[in-house]
Amino acid sequence: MIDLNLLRENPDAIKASQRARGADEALVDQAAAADVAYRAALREFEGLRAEQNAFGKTVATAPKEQKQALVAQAQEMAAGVKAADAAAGEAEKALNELLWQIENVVIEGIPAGGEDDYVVLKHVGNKPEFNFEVKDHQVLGESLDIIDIQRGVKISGSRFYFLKGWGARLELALMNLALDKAAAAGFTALITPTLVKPEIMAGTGFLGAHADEIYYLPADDLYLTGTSEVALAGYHRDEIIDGLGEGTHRYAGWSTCYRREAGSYGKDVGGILRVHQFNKLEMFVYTLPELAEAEHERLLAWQEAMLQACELHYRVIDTAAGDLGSSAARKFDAEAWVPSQQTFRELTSTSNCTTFQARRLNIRYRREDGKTAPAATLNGTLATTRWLVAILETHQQADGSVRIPEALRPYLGGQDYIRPKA
RNA sequence: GGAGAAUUCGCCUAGUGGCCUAUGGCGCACGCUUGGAAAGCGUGUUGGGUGCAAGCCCUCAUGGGUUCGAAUCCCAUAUUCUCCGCCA
Repeated sequence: MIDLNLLRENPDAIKASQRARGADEALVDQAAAADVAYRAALREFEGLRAEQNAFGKTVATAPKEQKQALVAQAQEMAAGVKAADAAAGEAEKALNELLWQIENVVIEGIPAGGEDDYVVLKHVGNKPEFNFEVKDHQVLGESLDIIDIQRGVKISGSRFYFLKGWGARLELALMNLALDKAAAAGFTALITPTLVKPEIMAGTGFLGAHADEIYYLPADDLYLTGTSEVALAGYHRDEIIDGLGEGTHRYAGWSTCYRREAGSYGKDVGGILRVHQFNKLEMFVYTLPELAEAEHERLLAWQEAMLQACELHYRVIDTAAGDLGSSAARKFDAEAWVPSQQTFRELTSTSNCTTFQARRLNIRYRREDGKTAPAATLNGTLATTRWLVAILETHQQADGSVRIPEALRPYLGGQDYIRPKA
């Protein structure tokens, strides 16, 4: 949720942000008007309530013979108060409905435009060269007997798979490497629930335009999360976080993630690039608003260290305003080179949600002056199942084997290559 | 799944329709006292909203209701605990 003070003092800044996103600019004026109407209705109610409270004391202390007349008078008053209360409630609801539709104010200077208007910040590493015909990860996965798509489809339908043998172990190795790196950087490990209540899903901003991406269990009124970000953001919901002034709170959440991939029919159909279920280690940070941008750079640096440990060629892009999620004020994606596709594919994403998400979830900290204020939240991927695609393809050898990056070997009993069965 | 009990300010707790504008303790903060500390004494200590301000309004798990007036009475929901049943 946007800052009400900003709406009152500088609505043009919010309009500019909505414009950059290609979102509805008119919402801003509508919300500002609803805010004025709400405050007027609230003052009306509070004035009447104050009168009623004062009168109630008169009734309570009045002598018996006067009481009946006073009660009759109070009855009339009560009706007026009730109506004013209802009107204020309606006005507040109308305001909130508008406020919740306005997306986070983007950070000044980020690229304008849509999905294709990102700015490439850097390329790292060298494009892998092959003196043989490269195989895609699906072919590699089958020939090495480490990814079983067919049986995944048999039991669960399209976009499901089994990781098998070294494939399963490689994913766990990747997650463990990421977790060790996160722990070394001061993150607290968390294994999170993947079923969450509607208010948590809504608070994190996932029930907006992309609600059809999410699995929902009507019998229990629970949502399956597409990222542990949801649980990690909900973790401190309705809390005033202790000690945030003394230090940023960093969590590394591991969970399985579920995505319906509605509307992506025919896109990335082969292999495990786009699947309904995968695992992810997610960084999630609670910090002071003024530290958020520096923390965002740090999250990106940790992601890059992980990509480099996996010996991948990648680029970093600064996502354009129109391609940001509603909660994000800025987003960096790191995309790894996928040899079979001769293109870069997203492996990590890190978003600075400033105070937007915290305001929706009522997550605050105590400032030096003793007042409470919404915290800033940020998130970023540290490892996912999708990384196997880039790792397998990048490190494939002429003989059909795959070289395991050095950093992962300690987690695989020292294994250096995954070789096809003889 | 069934029966019962509970939910009050960080923690414990008083409170059974109007002097509740919520009690007391612990903890915490500040001050006095002290050579320094402890003890003792004093003061403060839930959040939110609105208003230039004084102030006012809301907040006793949540949402409804009864009433002139609700922490208190009624209904629903959530959570926790105990017992029983079922399952692993």
